[in-house]
Amino acid sequence: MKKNIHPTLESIAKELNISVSTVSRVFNGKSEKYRISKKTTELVLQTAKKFNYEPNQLARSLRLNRSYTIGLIIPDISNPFFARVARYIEKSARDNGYSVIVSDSEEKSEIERSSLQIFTSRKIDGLIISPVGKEAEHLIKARNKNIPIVLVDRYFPDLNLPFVGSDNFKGSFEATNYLIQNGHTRIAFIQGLTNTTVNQERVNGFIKAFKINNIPLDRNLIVGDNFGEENGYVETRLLINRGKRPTALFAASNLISLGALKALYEEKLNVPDDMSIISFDDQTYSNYLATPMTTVAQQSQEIGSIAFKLLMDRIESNRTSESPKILMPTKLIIRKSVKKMNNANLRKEVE
Amino acid sequence: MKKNIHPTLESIAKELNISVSTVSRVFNGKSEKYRISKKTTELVLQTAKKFNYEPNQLARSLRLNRSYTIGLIIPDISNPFFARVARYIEKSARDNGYSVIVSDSEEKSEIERSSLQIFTSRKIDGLIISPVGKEAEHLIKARNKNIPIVLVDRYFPDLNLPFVGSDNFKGSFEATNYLIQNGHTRIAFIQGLTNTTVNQERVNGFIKAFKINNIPLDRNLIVGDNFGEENGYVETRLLINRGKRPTALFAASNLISLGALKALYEEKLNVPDDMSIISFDDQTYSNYLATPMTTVAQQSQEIGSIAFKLLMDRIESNRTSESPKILMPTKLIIRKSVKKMNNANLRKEVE
DNA sequence: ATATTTAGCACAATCGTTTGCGCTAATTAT
DNA sequence: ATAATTAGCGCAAACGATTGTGCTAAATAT
Repeated sequence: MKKNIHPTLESIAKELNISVSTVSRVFNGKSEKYRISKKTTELVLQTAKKFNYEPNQLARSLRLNRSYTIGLIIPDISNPFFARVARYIEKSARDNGYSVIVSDSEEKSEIERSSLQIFTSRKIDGLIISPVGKEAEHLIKARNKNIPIVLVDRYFPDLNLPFVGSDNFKGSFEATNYLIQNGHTRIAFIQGLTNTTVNQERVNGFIKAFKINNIPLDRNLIVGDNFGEENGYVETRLLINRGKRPTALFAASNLISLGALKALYEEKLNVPDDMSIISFDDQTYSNYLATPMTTVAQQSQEIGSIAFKLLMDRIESNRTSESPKILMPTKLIIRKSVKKMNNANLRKEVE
Repeated sequence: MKKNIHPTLESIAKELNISVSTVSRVFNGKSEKYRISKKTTELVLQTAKKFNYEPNQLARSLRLNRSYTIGLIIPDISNPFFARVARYIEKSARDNGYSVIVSDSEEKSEIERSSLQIFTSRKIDGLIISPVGKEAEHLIKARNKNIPIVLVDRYFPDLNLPFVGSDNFKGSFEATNYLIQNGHTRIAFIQGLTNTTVNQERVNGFIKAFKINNIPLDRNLIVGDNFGEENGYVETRLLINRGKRPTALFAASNLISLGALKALYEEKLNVPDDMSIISFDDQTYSNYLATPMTTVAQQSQEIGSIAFKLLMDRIESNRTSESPKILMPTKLIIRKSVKKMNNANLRKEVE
């Protein structure tokens, strides 16, 4: 009866009076290679079905030094952008026979580090990560252990690792440019985590748009320090109660824009009449807000799928040489949250 | 040098000329029990650090028959409700030394089944699942393999498995009641996946409110068949173009309500003047919609943490006897999407 | 001085697979 | 009839850990 409790290669082998190696080979489709008779092969498969045999992946992984598991570390899975990215990473992984083990780093380096360590001791075949901070020691360590790594959304400029994310610079540039073309010159940028590349590039795109339009930029209008709602709220309240109030807000994330809206509503300021607003990350609800919001949409689904594909390439081909950096285009979705100012600064074609 | 490539118990043992058992016992804090000298213990720990030793969890799991991994299967991780639940499951798991391996079943039984099989062959210690359908054979199988299971959000009435979710019946009842007290009698209910308990209880709460208020219920106004946005959109369009148009909509999920809004906007119907709406699932944006939406909020965070706690209890105590069913209260968050009709049907206190 | 205890560790089996190599019996070649 | 193939499979090591039991040398008891 023991075999029914927990069928293994051995229980099948014993039942048929053959060796475990034979059974193993049958399951691995090596019947031909090892000249196992049609009859034996059939018998093995039958008893396997009868016993409801299920291979022990732990044992396989240990022996093969290959777990068919990848690690995924993201800063906040309840952020819809990451949730979508994660969803498509998982889907791609599943479709290719990999399982995904996740960790939400909560934007904390400490959690990121310890999760990575747990993952490596679990022998993941590869890692997809949207890193929190600037320090990448733990990633370098992992790479030295020959664990393929793919960065998603955020990257390290000085680390040669494959990456996929949005073209944040261009997306931000276009959005800012759109504001400027609508006559805005005092624009506040509420940024996210300052030491992420995502944020830096969004800031750079913002600045570039000012430069190219020859508009003086007030650096004091670049405020904030994380991607959360609270940050959007606090910074907007501060901006509102400032001497020279900006005419437009550029929120570096969907959560920031929600916080901003909260502040604006509390102050009874109308969008876009009293304040224009534009935000990174398009969401389903963006179109149904009090004022449908103009947003910069990211291709989160594609980012997820590509991230996995990049990783799988590295896992299966072992080539650690080239490290593609893939920038997905963003799309400016124009709705009604930006007011056209009468002094519209008309520099038609930029680029 | 081999030991530097990949430190194991053996490499440490060889370095110190002691046996692997001793090394193992040191790491497991059994130095005292096995009377390993302070000196040896220290040496082991030192060389471990020197070699950067990291235990191989696969090997441990295989040997111990315990993987410290749990499986999580949910129908759609990009749905913010599930994303939050998942987030807190993962957090609790991490805090307790467990890793989480996830699968997004895409509301498909087939995926759910195969993911579960993969998980069991990976020897998960337990499973948290929000099941898709009505068939639970695969879950029964897993349970028979002694894998602890906890259901979240959705459950099987005839299966004695621990469960945690919202009190959907009451939440729905209260919301419907609120509509009725505001004078609505022709209320459409746009439901989600019909064979989920979540949906059934929301429908039941809806019906109950009509009964208790002695209002005839038009069963044709219970429409729809899944929790997605598209469903909300399609059904709303149909409802609008119906003979006797309802005065209010009750959406069984946040996504449904977004689809409904889309349809209403397209038809230039104003909320709440032309159509009242109330929705399950409160979201950050709910308050910033064109008309701030009245919603039924769920305690997704608590649901996640409790789900894990329930699971861990079962894993670590092995008692399979009691199967708590935990219903978390919902909260009706009243905003502006429900119009007070003049014929307000006043039956003050309903219980 | 011998017997007994104790400190301090080692042996070897075990978890479930995979796989290089080798072995036997049957078949074919010569 | 003997040699050479070939069909068909088995042995045993290996992956990296854990653990019950046993073993030796030193310390203590008598």
